[in-house]
Amino acid sequence: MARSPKTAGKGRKLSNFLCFAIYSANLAFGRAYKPLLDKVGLTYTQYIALVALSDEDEQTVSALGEKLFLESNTLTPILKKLEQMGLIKRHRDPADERQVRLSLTPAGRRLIEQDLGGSLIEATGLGDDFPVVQKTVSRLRDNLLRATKADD
Amino acid sequence: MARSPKTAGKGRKLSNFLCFAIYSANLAFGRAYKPLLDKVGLTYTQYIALVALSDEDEQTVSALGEKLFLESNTLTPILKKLEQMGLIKRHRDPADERQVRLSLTPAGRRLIEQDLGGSLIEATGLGDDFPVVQKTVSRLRDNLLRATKADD
DNA sequence: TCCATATAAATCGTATCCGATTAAATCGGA
DNA sequence: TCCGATTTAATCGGATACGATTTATATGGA
Repeated sequence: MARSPKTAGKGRKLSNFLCFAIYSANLAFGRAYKPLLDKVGLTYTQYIALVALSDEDEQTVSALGEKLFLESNTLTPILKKLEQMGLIKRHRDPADERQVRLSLTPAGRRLIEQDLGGSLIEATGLGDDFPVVQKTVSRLRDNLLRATKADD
Repeated sequence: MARSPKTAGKGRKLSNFLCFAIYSANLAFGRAYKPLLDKVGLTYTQYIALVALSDEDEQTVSALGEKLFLESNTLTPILKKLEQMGLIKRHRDPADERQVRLSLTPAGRRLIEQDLGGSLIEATGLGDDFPVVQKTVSRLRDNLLRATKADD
């Protein structure tokens, strides 16, 4: 899969793999963000987590994980780092001590309101297609996750 | 950036970020491939590297890196693992001992000719749009890399 | 020829991802 | 009430990414 149906069977070229297009586009986004995020001392994943946290206060790790498609094994170290940087607060929910509640600090909110990636819209070169591509790729993701979850 | 131009300034929701759509679609592809690749003992990155190597024999690490948008720091450990698994051969070029030449072994070629991801085409749910999306995302990647390289 | 420069790959440290396991807290039926 | 099953985070180990450095080789001008 991840290759065009049209070329199935032969021409097993990387350029025909959708999975590789996504994989390499993800690397490209990481590199495009790097110089912008370096200025504020954030990594790409930390930045994405921070954006998700700006959605709503007092989210649990699980709830954040559902938004990001990640679990506590990945998130816990990142969240501890963000807390250590003074950008978020973590505390056990008194009503259920198993859960950890997450909230941005004022510093974290200020940082995220800077619209750090704004200058990259033009760099995508997508123009008016931007929202279409965004929706198509999101749909692709949801389809893949549904199919993966279906047969496991 | 990575957010739709239309929503810039407010509604800083993750769902409006193109970078997040790509990031999460990449995770989704990795998970969709996982059960298929587990059967043959490959990781996702190893699989992608193997496909790129099937293009052509006697590629150098740098040449492979250009195709994959990676460098020797990432590739060397992966290539050593693939060699250890008996799927590729690595040897210094006698004409220039700085370079390492890479080729698939018969076992490596047999493995890659199985069309391991074929069953995932349907899972993308893209239908006839598959090749269009593949091209659009590749173009997005190239635009981002060009823009990133431009101002560094 | 000699050596400073350049190039290719490898190495190292940090930060993700992720499967598997663990630890702590909660829940629910006997 | 009590204890086994469940749930939530955290921990651990293996495999990427990647900036920075190192090592080995090659090149070119004095």
